[in-house]
Amino acid sequence: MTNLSATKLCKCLGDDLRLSLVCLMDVQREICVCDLVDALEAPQSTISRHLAQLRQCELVVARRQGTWMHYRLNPELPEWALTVIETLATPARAQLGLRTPAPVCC
Amino acid sequence: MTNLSATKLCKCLGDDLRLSLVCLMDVQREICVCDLVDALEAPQSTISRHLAQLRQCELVVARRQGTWMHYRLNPELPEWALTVIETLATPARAQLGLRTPAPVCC
DNA sequence: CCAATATATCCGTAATTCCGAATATACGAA
DNA sequence: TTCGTATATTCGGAATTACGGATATATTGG
Repeated sequence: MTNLSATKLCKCLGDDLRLSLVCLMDVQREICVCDLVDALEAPQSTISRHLAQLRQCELVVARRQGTWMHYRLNPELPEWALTVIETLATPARAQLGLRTPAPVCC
Repeated sequence: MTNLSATKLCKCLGDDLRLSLVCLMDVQREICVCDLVDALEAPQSTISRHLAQLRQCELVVARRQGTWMHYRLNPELPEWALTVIETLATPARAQLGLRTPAPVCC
């Protein structure tokens, strides 16, 4: 569906912050930027930059709702990409110490 | 078993050459460096450098047989890592144009 | 229009990664 | 030992990526 390659997917997931973002979107179907900033305790510009990269690789899509942007995994992701993400999610959550955050905003 | 993290695995696989190396080891249970150099048409030092990186991340292990070094996927790889590799192998082989090479040497 | 909030982008710099020729090392055969 | 082959490592430079403060943009409410 997308023109995502195996290498590109791995490049995207090969960074703690981006992998964390993807993991959070994998649990919560949709999540907004402020919650991501809150959960990952990184500067907003850093989060936003990584989100842009994920968007550019078509790994995630965004939906605007008023001032907020809601991100979720691209529903058109090829099977294999989804499988990779779901396979990584569990070990990654443990390794990255991801707390599944209660949605704060929105 | 190994202390491989999800991020590290993705970093390793997030490069055309390294992903190719891993794919070749996934088909052929064991493969020697000269065959890898031959199959990927890259300078020997480049191949060797990437192999060292894969070894350092404990993704692959090497066995010496005389002058030759035989590489294979680390048999102690955690389940999830193997699943990721096998999931990526098919799309990656197509995308990277990997011909499954007949063993030339050894 | 103005202020406030949420998010995106810019930009200079720091850090990391990649490359491949040259060189070093390891081993078997003679 | 010495040579030849296979592989590993070194090294300097090029290319890519990451960072985060500052700034721009978008949207809502007043």
